[in-house]
Amino acid sequence: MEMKSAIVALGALAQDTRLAIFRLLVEAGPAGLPAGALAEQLAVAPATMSFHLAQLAQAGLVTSIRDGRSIIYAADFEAMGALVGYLTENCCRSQPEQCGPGCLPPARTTITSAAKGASSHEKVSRSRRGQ
Amino acid sequence: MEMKSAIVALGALAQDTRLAIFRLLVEAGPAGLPAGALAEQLAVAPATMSFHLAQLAQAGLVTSIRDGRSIIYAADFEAMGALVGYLTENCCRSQPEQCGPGCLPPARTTITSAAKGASSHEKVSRSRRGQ
DNA sequence: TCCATATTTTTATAAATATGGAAATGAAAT
DNA sequence: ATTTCATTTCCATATTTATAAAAATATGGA
Repeated sequence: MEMKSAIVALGALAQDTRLAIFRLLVEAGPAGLPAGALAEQLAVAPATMSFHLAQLAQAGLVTSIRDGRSIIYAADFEAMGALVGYLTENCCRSQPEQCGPGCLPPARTTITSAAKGASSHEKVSRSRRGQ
Repeated sequence: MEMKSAIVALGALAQDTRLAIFRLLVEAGPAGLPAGALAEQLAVAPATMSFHLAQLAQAGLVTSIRDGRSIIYAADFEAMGALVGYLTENCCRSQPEQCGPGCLPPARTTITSAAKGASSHEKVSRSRRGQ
């Protein structure tokens, strides 16, 4: 997966309703769910649901199949796996041990948490704006 | 990691400049890079860089340390690992085998790619808008 | 064909975001 | 104390995004 499509996928998931949609679809498995059911469960207008589903579809994260009058959406697990793979690469390339479980396979749990001096700085602050 | 912070983190990475920033910081490792160097490397105005760095900091994806006149930013690998973990959970909960490598630890590579019928539908289309 | 249902497109509007110039802040050097 | 350098805040502007009402499209049944 290259940067461009990763950004589109990330943007697609970076929204309350869409992330909720995707979670429902993951839960539903390959069988998926019709757009109407999703709209009802999440209590959003049909047009709004269509907008978000289109966004997810364009990002390649969901698949759509027409079944009679309904259109059934399903999570594209392969695409999601590719996204996770991209992030894993871009997270762990230099410091595999620090990424915690979930980033790399939970093989070596013996992370002695030492020997990684940050040059010669002090005063660590986690954020700035709105702490 | 709960949904709210995952969305913030996803949104922070779902942007060209910010993803590029993060990739540079991952490459730089725990030592990090000063804001000025990032601005120069990515050819964006200082004010713009500051804006994006604030966004990443607020999302908890980067750390900042003042070193003399410079402020050094570094990727927060632990936070990134948490994000990847969240996505992995929300991707593979129902269909671990289909997520491909990168989602689950590349243990069982014997995915026979069969037996996952989607109920009883036809006409699979990957997208709609702008295909 | 006509009607009912499911979804999408169109259109408009409000809100959020990205951008960079100019001024302000913080820290070091003279 | 003044100057210099790095970064941030303030401000204005352009773009993108989320939302929903109304109209359009597609499907199935009477």
